[in-house]
Amino acid sequence: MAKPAHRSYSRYAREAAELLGLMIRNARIERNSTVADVAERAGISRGLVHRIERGEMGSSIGAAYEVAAIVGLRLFEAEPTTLTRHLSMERDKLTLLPQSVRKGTKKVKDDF
Amino acid sequence: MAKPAHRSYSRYAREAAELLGLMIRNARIERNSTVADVAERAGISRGLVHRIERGEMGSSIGAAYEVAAIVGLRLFEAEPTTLTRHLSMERDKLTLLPQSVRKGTKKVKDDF
DNA sequence: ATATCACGACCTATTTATAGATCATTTTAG
DNA sequence: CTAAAATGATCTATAAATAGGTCGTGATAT
Repeated sequence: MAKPAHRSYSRYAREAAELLGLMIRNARIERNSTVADVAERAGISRGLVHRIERGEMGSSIGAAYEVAAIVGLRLFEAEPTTLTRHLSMERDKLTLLPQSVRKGTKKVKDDF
Repeated sequence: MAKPAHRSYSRYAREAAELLGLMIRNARIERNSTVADVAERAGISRGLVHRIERGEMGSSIGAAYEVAAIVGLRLFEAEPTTLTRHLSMERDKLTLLPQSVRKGTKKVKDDF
């Protein structure tokens, strides 16, 4: 049987996953593709595509984003900025930040 | 041993996952939180947070989005539109679309 | 209206991810 | 420079996701 494990998620996380699933489904239908089509092209099972579209939290990032790509959904590209550009921006940003965070007595810059 | 399985992903999917990871890491560091902190608050292991930040395709959507929420990263909210609003928009959109897609002889509206 | 087909729900075996520990490495704070 | 601490990597047992079938239901096209 195995324990249900019963993980808990915040509302925001759940809604974000649901939204992703809905966007995928909408994009797929607009493209006139069947679930089976997308599954085959993504190299995953029909059931998994279905669960992704339902926004189930257990599905893997890889599968979900692959499906998104296949149905032409462009995450992170609501703006003229492309995904690749976003990537380098974030990479650059990271080099400017400390590479590890000190937990101890840190004066948070909350003084304003 | 089990077969390596060796799944393949499109470049877009890989970059999207990597971007999400980078954004999470940047947000976490800006918030001055440690990986262990975030892991505990998300109810997941330190290693999983690390893999999510590295953009590994195997991590679950639920874990990734939960971590994103915890570090204050707001997906789908680059604009004044909130996540919840997006959700209802997509839900509405879905009701206007056919509920199943016919594979057969379909004239795609590619005529332009 | 009806035949066809996509969808959605199950189920089980198998593959895979995850937790949790340990250890090495790197980085920060002092 | 040094000490303390966070990160990152690796390992094993366990839990969970996935594949891949089946089947019922519902929608669609004719």
